[in-house]
Order: sequence, then C-alpha cells, then structure tokens
Amino acid sequence: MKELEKNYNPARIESELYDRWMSRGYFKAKPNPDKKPFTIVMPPPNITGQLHMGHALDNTMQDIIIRYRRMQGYEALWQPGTDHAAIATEVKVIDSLKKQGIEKEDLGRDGFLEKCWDWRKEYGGRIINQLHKMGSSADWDRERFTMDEGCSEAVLEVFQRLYDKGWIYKGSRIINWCPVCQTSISDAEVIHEDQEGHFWHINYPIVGEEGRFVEIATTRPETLLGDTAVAVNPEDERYQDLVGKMLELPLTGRQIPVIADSYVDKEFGTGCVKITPAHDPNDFEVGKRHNLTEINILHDDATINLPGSKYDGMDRYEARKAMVADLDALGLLVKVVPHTHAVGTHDRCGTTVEPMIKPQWFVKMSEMIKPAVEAVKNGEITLLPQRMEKNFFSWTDNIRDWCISRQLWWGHRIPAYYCADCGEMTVQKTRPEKCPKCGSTHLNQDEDTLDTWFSSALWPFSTLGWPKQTEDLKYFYPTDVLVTGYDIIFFWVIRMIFSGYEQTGTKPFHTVLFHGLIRDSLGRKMSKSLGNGIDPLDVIDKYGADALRMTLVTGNAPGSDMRFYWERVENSRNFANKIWNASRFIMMNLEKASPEQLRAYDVAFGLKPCPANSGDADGTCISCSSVAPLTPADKWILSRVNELIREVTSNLDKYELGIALQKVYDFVWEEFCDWYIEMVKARLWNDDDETHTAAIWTLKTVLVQSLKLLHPYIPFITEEIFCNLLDEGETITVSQMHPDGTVTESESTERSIMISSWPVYREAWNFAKEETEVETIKDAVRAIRTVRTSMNVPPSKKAHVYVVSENAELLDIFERSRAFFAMLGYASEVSLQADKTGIPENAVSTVIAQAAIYIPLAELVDVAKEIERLEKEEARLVGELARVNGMLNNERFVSKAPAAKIAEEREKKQKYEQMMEQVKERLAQLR
RNA sequence: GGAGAUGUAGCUCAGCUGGGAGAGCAUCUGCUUGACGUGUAGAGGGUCGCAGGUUCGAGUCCUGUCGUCUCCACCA
Repeated sequence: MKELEKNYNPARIESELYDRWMSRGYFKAKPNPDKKPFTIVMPPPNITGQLHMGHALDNTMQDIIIRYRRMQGYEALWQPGTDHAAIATEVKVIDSLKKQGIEKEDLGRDGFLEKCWDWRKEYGGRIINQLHKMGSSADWDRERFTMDEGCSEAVLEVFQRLYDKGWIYKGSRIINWCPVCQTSISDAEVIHEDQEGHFWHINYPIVGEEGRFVEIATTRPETLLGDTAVAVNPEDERYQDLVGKMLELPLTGRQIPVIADSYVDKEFGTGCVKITPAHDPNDFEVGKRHNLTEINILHDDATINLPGSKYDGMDRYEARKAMVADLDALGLLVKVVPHTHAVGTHDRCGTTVEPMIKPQWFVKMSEMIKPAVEAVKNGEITLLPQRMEKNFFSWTDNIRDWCISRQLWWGHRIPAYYCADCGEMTVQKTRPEKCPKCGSTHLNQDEDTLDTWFSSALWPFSTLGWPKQTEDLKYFYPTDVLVTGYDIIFFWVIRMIFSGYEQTGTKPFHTVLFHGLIRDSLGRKMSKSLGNGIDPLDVIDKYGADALRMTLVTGNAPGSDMRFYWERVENSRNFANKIWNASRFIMMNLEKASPEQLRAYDVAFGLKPCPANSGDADGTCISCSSVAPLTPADKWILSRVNELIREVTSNLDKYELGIALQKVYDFVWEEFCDWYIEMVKARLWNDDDETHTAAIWTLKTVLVQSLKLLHPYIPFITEEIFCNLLDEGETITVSQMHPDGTVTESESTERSIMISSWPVYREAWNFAKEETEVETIKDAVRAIRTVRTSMNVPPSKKAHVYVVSENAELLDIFERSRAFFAMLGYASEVSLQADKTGIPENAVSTVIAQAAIYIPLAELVDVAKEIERLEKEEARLVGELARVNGMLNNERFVSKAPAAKIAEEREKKQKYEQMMEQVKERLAQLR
C-alpha cells in the first residue's frame, strides 16, 4: 500500500494513466457474441479545428456514457474520427498559400489537393491528441477520416444508388452563391440576419403613356438590370388596367411586361414587384410560371456582368450606388426609405450571399425524409430533450431539395463523367473506360465536389465498413446514442437519420442526446473575435482533466446552454481533493485489518463467492468462519450507498448525467465523509474495539463503490486511487457483471477499475431499521452542535451529555451508537436515562423527537438566551403543527389523498407534538 | 411573421412523473478535533416574474400577461 500525497496532483498522473489504458487496450472493442454491444460514434471534429469547450463537453458526455456501459459489461465501442471540412479547410489552405504569394490556381487541382493532404497530416492529429488529454476512451485504432478510402467508397456508393433511383439530379436552379468562397452553398449554410438597409422606390415609365409610371420598391436596386417583368396581384383593383402593358426598364433600354401573379402581396410596399428571375428565389418561381427570360447580371465574384453597359465590371455595391445616382438624375428615384430586412449571409465567412442560377447537383428530399419523420414520430428514435422534436419537424415539414455540389476542390469529387465528343453524361462509382454512347475515351469528370455533410451523413455506418457487410457493421450497428449540439440538428442529425434508413434500412441510432453551448461568464458565445474563449487545455493544465469534465456536466440540464466559471472548476477540483483525502485516510487505516479478515467480510456480504462452495483449492472456507457483526452505522452507510447505486444507475440509463453526478457528490461529501468517516474514528483508534475490522471493511467497500460510480465522470483520480487501494497481487473484491446481470469473479489480478464492474444493487444491503436509527443520532448531534455554536462553546470543551426519554427503545438506539454519538456530540460522558435524576438545574437543553438532551455547561448558561432559543423552536413547531393539522383536519384530504401520505403526516404530527411537549416543559422550568 | 426556451437565495443554476423550497460561490460566526483550511461546525438570505384556473394539495399541470434569450421564415 502506497501512501498518497497530501493533495491530489493531477498533472503528475494523468498522462501516465492514459498511456497505461492505451497500452493495455482497455478502449478496444471487437465483436463478441457473449456480450451485448453498445456503440457511440463520435461527431468527427474538423481537421482544421482545435479543441474548444464545445468539443470538451461533447466528448466528456460521450466518455461518461461509454465508460458506464463498458463497466456494465457491454462490448462498448466509441468510434472516433475526423471530418475533412471542405470549405473550412480549403479556405485555410488558400490563406496559408496566399501568405507565400501562391494562388490556388497556380498549383492546379492535384497540386492544391496535395497541399490539403499536407494540411491534414500536420493538423488533423492535433485535436485527437487533445482529446486524449480529456481522457476520452475511444477506440483510437479505429480512427477514421471522412475522405479515407472506406468512407469515400461509401460516398460513391450512395451517390450512385441515389442517382440510379432518380433521387439525385443535376439541374439549373437558383442556389445560394458565396462570392468570396466562390461556391454554392446549401440552405442550411445561409444565416439570415437583420440588416439596416433601404427601400428604394423607383418609377418605371409605362410605354406609350407619357408621364405615367409604375412605382416599385426594392432593397437591391442593382438587380434592376436583370428585371424581366413587373408583377402585380391579379386581385389588385389599382393595377387591373396595367396587366399586359409594357414598361420601359430604366438604364437598360429594354422593355418588360407587367404580369399578374398571386405571389404579390397587395398590402406590402406599392403592390408592384420587379421580377428578377436570375437573382431571387421567388422571382425565379414567378419567372418559371410566366416563361420569363432569366438574365444573369453577376459574375461569380459579384461584379456586374453586362457587357456594353457602363456598370459592367463594377462591384455589386458600387454599381448600386452608381445606379441610384443615375436614376435620381433621370428623375425616376421617388424616395429612399430606411428599412431593416433579413439578409442571407454565408455561415463560414459572413459574406452576403447572392441567389444565382447555376447548374448544380441536388438530392430530392420529399421521399427520403419520410422514414426519418416517421421514426421520430413513433419513438423509434428519441430526441433528448424532447422539445428538440419541434425543431426537427419544423425542418422536415418545410424541406427543400438539398444542393450537394460545391465548387471546391477539397472533397469527394462528383462521379459524373462527360464525353468530350458527344456530350453524354455517365454517372458511376468508378471512372468509365469509354463513353457508353459513342465509345470515345475522352471523358472529363465533373469539376464539382460534394457538400461535406454528404459524407458525414453516412458516418454511423461508413465508419463500420459499409457498404461491405462487415462483422463490425453486423455487430455494432445500429449504434446506440448520438451526442451532439443542437446547433447541427439540421446539418447533420437529420441527414444521418434519413441516410441510415435509406442506405441500411434501419435507424443509425436510437437516441440523440443534445447539449447546449458553453458560454462565457457573461453569457456570451465564446468566439475568436471577442477573445473571450477559454481553452480547455488551460483548464486541464491548471486543475486537471477530471475537474474540467466534472465542471462541464454538473448542474447542466440537457439541451440548455451553460456559462463557464472558474469558480466552478475550483469546486470540482475541491471535490477531487476531498475524495483523494478520504481515500488517504482510509488507506492509512487499512493495514490495521488483515486481507484475510477483509475477505471474510466480502464473502459474508456477497461480494465474493465462498471458496469452499466454488471449489477453491485454498482449503479454508472463510464464508463459514464468522465475522464480527456490522454496527448500525456500517449498515446505515451500506444501505445508503446501495440506494445510491440504484438511483445513479437509473439516472444514467436515462442519460441524466448531471443529476447522477450530483447525487454521488452529495453522498460522498456529506454522508460518507462528513458523517460516516467521523462516526468511525472512535472505533479505528480503539484497538480493543471488536468492530474494528467491520469499520475498515465498510470504509473500503463504500469507497470502492463510490469510486466506481464516479469513474465515468472523473476517470483519472478514481483509477489512481483504485490502483493504490488494491495492492498488486492482492485478491480484492472486483467482480465483473455480465450483460444478463449475473456477477462472477474476475480472473485477472492485474486489473483496474476499467474492467471492474459497475456496482450492482443488492437487496441484502437494505437496512431500513439502521437507517432510521442513525438518522435519530444525527438529529441529536445536530441539535447539540446548534446549541453549542449558539453559545460559542468551542469543540475542545467537552461536556456531560444526558439523553432523557421515557422511551426505552429510543435509549437503546443511543446505547448502540454510544461511541460515535459521544464523539460527535463533544461529550465527555453520555448518560441515557428515563428521568432527570442527577442533571444539574442550570444545564443547557435541546429537544429531538421523544427525547430531551441536557448539557451542563454551568458557567456558560445564559438563561435569557436559552429561553429565546426555545421560544424560537416553539414557534417553529407551532407552524409545523398548524400545517399538519390543517391537512389532517381537512376531510377532503383524508378522503382523497393516498393512504401512505396520510400515514406519513400522522406520524409527523405525533413527532411534533412530542417535541412540543418537551419544549414547553423546559420553558416552564426556566421561566 | 411563426416556433421554442427561460424567469427559483446577492451571483450562477439544480429541482424526474404535483405531497413540507435545494447546491456551489458570496456574506456572517466558531474551530491549531491525529484525511483534507482545496477543510470543518453553524447562521442569515427566497410571497419559486405577475394574475387567474384545475386539485384535498401547484415551483411542478392549464390559461392569460410582462421581461429576457434562441431557432426557423423568400414579403420585394
């Protein structure tokens, strides 16, 4: 047995322990028919990324769940990997090239991709190493990458399947275009933010009617150049006569018609809408209905594309300015009104996106989404917290086709091939030898790549080997729970669900556990621009990974954001130190009992089978040798820890991670450290005490159970203590639970908490009577402490304590717990008696149910103060009795409330009446 | 414009299916008790946003209302 240092020092042990776990392969999982699988796929962090608080939270939650299941005896797989993050990476690589004066185009496609792979090699592993520091118990040998061979194979397979089914199509549609990133982006990548802008009211002259105009209002005057109509509502009386007439489009010399379309809102603006089919999604629809020409007026970098015009080549905003000035000069600008409106921006770079018509690839969503919607509706997939379902449906109900092509180089290239000779397009996983139509071998692959989320959508099964029917896939799929932030429900979660059903015929996971954002102490998002981010690695350096992990899951309800406070990390660190010192104390006392004696208790209390019965060659049947009985205090704490196991297990099964931890925290600190350890000290210091070994065994047992309950949360410190506690070579009580709930002895002596079991709830450890007894003593101790504190008596001043009660059974309780009652009650001597014989007149007194306690502290007694205190107590009891009587005298309560509740209240009433009697009697004496 | 969340002790938040208001931090007062001052024993502090309703009983369920936040949405 090693002696522990006085304070816990995480830095010293964390990396050492992690290396040990890795080298012993504790995190590895493989198909095992004797066990049930439990699988989590890690949301793949971007290769451009560094560990931030969001990752820390996400991975802590997953690690807690996977460690819990592993300890329960499941074959627990946590499948890790990283994401190629198409745009993010491409932008970063371009930036770094620019610093060297190199443009992407200079390198060519292959040269550029080489740089991307270099980037991946250099930075892709960084975040993985950072996750190791968190203690993440993923099976790192299985680390995958969205662009590795297998995942790419899955992507191509899915693309072809959907294409063959007619669910992937190529079409010229209006899409969101980012002029800075020079690529299309999906609807989900557009953020609508309110911006202060203007409403420009412009007159369009009516052809052939000198001096008559149609007034339109627009927030983007530059799009005027692409107008091909003006629309009014067909019901709008004001403009009936205009429909069909032609207008002169200012600045262009073109003429455009007035059309009627119900899309126009009569009430809004002037009721006349300019229609620019090439640069507005609504106008695009209107244009299709009325067969309007689509005039593209923008280059890809959002400069004006109108050869021959003075605006050609101008930036979109420059052109806006120039055009407004020109319209004003022509007298066609009616007015400019300030107007705030929603502007679409690119979530990566913040650039205002331009709707443009481009040939792009789309996934048809209307059919594919159906099984996903059904699964969430019928509970096959559970979203936690449940309110996330609303979010989910709001998206699925309004789903539009998914634009999946990106004009980027970094990503999975679209497997479409065009014949240079006849123009035929062929879509297939592998490059065709020749054109199926004309036989030409001049084939060019589509330049575009796929949306990053196309590959992440396959992550739960592509990482397990799909499309091959691997053993891993058969065993570990469908996975169990997905843990992620609510911010990517649309990007990722939904797409995984529909892809799972479509490609594998089943759900990718049965539960999604959402968490919120970690904000700074002022409630702001942590961001680089604000500089308010807190680096998890800093926290680990200062306080240890356990403290960080604990902080992240304490007092945090699922799906809601939480603020980060250093004080909370300190509190977590303090808890670690607390359990460290409790262990230190226990280990200091452990050697006072022999391993054989402790083993005998293990057998007697069901932690170990009887060697005789199990045919152990040891020779001695220790189960038959008697052990000294446990005291009420021992049984009390065992009973408490047992109940704790039941509750925590149930909480964890429901993914209530914060609640479960809070319960263990309270138990360890208050019940175990503040009460039980204090209760036991007298016995430990008294070598003649025959319950000595019982105390040591109980201490060790409760500690071990607590460590196991805590291990998923704070793996490092619990492992360190566990290893020190259970000496190498010593056969100690570590059992392993099989999935069917049976407990067997573990074979290995070189074991760690990693492979030891999650503790099992034991009927035999329920000691209701002892629980009540100990609660009684605790009440008495608390009452004594309160009295003494109110009179400023230091603990060093011991006093004779008299417990007076006519209830002999009650006195027996005190008799049974006399030793620790005396110690905790600062008693020099304890007298238990039925009347007040021998108690000095001027003793201080206090009252518990059915008993009065007297403490002669003659020189300290202040009668006035004593009366004051007793009157306060009396007032409290009057209140309590009023409440109880109010209920019990209410006929409707008595007739309708559950019987158990009524009995409970009756019991309380009795207790309060007895206490009241005692208080009154004492007051009468003093007055 | 829709939808959701939230309002509980000075601060940050827990409070599961309705049955006597909790934690951490902060504040005040004791403690050189042989694990821990990163500790320990006590204390003060809340009409659970407001108003109704259901119920024997509401922080918890329903309705309305006020405040704060978030998400979604093509009103030019």
